[in-house]
Amino acid sequence: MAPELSCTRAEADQKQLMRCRETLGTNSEAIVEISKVLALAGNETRLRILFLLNEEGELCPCDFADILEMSVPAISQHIRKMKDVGLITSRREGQTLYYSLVQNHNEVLENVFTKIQKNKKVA
Amino acid sequence: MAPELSCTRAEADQKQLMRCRETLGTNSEAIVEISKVLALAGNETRLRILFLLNEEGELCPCDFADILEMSVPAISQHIRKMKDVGLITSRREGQTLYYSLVQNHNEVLENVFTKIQKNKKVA
DNA sequence: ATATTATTTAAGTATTTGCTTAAATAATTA
DNA sequence: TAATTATTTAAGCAAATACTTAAATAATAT
Repeated sequence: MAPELSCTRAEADQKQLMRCRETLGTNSEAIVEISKVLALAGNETRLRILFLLNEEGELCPCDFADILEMSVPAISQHIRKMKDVGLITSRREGQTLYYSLVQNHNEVLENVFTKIQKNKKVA
Repeated sequence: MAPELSCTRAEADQKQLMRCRETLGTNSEAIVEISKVLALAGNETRLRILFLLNEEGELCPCDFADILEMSVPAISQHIRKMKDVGLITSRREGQTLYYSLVQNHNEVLENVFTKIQKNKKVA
């Protein structure tokens, strides 16, 4: 049997609680998907990578390792996670793999890039 | 001395690399701040809490525990993290604490809520 | 005062994350 | 073919995360 979970405070609005459960059910898939994107962007290194791709169009792992002063494998592993979810894609040119944003999946982050630029430190 | 980090591929555009480093420097604070917000929203439970607050205005930990079928301490700990960063705030009414979004800090997430609603499953 | 209710805090733990180093692919060049 | 360069993959590990249960606060009601 289902665990007895119910808000016991007098003011608890049972209709509201039901409405909330329903809302979550209806939007469940979107929430799962979007939380994955946010979790990826919620890492400083990955957000920097995404931001740079938004600014520059495309860059290779070697570039990122250089710019961010991190090891190439560390970069590569961050990149893989974002590629797995379809946030970024790659194009090969000889030995070099150029990565770029997949515009479709980045709608959620458009705001983020804008917000970052808006908060730019005025030097 | 600084570690020798430089992209060695022939095509490496040193000007581009310098520009990238500069861009990151200028936007450093914003990136750190925003990545914190995204990391918080990048957890399914917390995204559900934020989404519900956006829909309903305010709710108490007890409500969330009920709706999300999770323990009250688990909810409380998620709430604390979001409160610490200023994403949400609380109002006391008797024993009950009502939480709500701090609009200012949620600009970044406005898009997210819209996107979730847009992707709603058409039943 | 004591009991009840709502919530937080703390301690413990299994899982996940983000790096490291070493080894494996893949493409180019000598 | 062998050597070099760009990248990925794998294994290992320390730190962070998200829960659990138990105990501590806080407000209300008896």
